[in-house]
Amino acid sequence: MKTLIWFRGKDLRVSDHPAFEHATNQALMVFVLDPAYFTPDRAQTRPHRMQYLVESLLALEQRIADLGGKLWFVAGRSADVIPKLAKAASVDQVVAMRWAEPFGRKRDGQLARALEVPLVLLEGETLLPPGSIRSQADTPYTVFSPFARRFRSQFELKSRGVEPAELSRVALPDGFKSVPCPTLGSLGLVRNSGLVKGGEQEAKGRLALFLEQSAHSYSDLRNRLDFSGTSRISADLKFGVLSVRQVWAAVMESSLSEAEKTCFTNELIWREFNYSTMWDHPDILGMPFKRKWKDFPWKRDRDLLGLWKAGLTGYPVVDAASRQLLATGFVHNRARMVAASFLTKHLLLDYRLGESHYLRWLTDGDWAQNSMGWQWAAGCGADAQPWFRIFNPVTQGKKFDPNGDYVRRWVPELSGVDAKYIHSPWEAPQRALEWAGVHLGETYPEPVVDHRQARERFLRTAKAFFSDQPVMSEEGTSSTSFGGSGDEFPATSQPA
DNA sequence: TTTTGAGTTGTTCGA
DNA sequence: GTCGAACAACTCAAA
Repeated sequence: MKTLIWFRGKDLRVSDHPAFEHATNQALMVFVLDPAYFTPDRAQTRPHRMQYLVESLLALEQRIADLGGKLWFVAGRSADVIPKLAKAASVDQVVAMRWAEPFGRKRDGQLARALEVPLVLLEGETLLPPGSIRSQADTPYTVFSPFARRFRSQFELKSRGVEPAELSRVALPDGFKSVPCPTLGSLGLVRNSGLVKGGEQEAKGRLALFLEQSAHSYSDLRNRLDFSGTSRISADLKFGVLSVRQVWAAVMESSLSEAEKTCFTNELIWREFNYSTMWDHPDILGMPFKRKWKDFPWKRDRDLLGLWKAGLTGYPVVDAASRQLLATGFVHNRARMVAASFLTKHLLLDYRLGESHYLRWLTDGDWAQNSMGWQWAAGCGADAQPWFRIFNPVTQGKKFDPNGDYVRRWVPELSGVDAKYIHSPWEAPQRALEWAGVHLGETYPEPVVDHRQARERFLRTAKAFFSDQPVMSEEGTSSTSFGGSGDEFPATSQPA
C-alpha cells in the first residue's frame, strides 16, 4: 500500500504522529508551501507564528532525515498540489491529521472529492475526537465542569503512540519540483529571541523541565504573573510539535501529586472542550457562543483599541500584557484574562477586536482556544456565570504580581515605582512618582478610564441590553455584526 | 416535568 | 489586613 503522508502544520512531529501507525514505511512525505502564507509579505502579518513554524519545519525535516526518510517541500496550493501528486506518485491513499476548524473541514471535503484515492483523516489533535463527549441527553455540553467530569469518566489513555525506528526515502515523482524548507531569511524575518523556540526536541525539553520543576506547585504558581509557573507548551500543542496524548501520558507517569495532576490535566481538558465546542458550533469563530449576545452594543473605537494594543491604557497589568504579547508572542494566562476583561468590560470594545489582535500575535494562536478564551472573558462564551464578573486590574495586579515584577519587566517606565503603587500609579504621592522618574500623562499615561465608572457603565449597558430596553450609551452604540474575523481565517490549506 | 445543586479563574462592602 | 456576605437573581445538567 503506497501512501502519501501530508503534513500540514498542526502535526509537526514524528513521535506519536498518527500517520506512522497507519502508513507503511514506504510513504511519500510532503509539506505544501502555499504562497498565500509563505511569502515575506504574508509572513510579516504573523511573524511570531512564522518563526516558530519555520523552526519546527526545519527540525521536522532533520528528524525525518535522521531516520532515513525525506520530507519534501512543494510550493503551491494544496488543493492543486495534493491531487496531482497523489496521481503522479500512484499512491493508494493520502493520509493526514484531521483539522477541527470549519475551514479545515471544508478544505478536506473538497480535497476528498478531488482525489481519486481515499483521503484518510486521522485523529490525533485531541485526546478524544471532538464531538464525542455528550451529556445524558446526548447534547454537547455548554459549560466546562460537567464536560470535564464526563471526559474523565470516558477517557483512558490506551497507547502512547508509535515512534518510528526508521523511515525510508521515497522520491518525489517526475514533474514535481522540490523547494528548500523555508528559513527566516527567505521569509524576510529576523529571529526574535524572545519567542519560544520551535522543534520537537525543544518542546520535549520544555515539557520535561516543567514536570521536573514548577509542575510540583502548579496549582499555587500558575496564577502568578511574576513567576514561570506554567508549562509554556501552548505553541507546541497548537502546531502539534507535541502530541496532547504524550503530554497527558508524561503528566500521569510523573511524580506529581494527584492534586497537581488533576489541576494540570484540567487545562488539557479545557483544550478538548474548546475544540469540541467549535466542532459542534463551527460559527463560534465569528459569532458569540451565547446567541443572546449577538447584537450586544460593543463599541469599535479605533483610538481606544490602539491604546490597548500599544499598552498605553494607564493600567499597568493591562499594558504589560499588551507589550508582552508583541515582544514575545506569549501572554501569561491570567494576564490574558485581565487584558481581555479590560478590553470588553472597561472599554466596551467588541471582543472580536481583541481576539483577532491576539490571533495575529500569539505564537500559540489557535482559532478555537483563542476564540473561546476571549468569549469566556467577554461573558458570551461557554460559562455559566452571569455577565457581571468584571476584573479589577488593580486588585488582580496586587494579588498575582504582588511585588510588581511583571509590570516592571514589561512597563519599564514604571520600574522605579514602589510595589505599593505600581499597580495604581495615579494613587501614588507626587513625591514618590518624582522619585521614580514618572510623570503621569508624559512618561506613562493617566488611566484611560476610571475603573469604578467603567464597571458601572458595563453593568448598566448589559442590564439594559438583556432586559430588552433600548441601550443609550454615551458615545452612541454600534451594533456590530462582523462576518467573522475575515482575513484571519485562511480559506485554504496552510497554517497561519 | 420540575427541582436542585453547581458553576475555572470576581468585586465590593462592612464588620 | 481579613473575612463573609451581597452583588442580582443566571442557566445548565442531572436527578
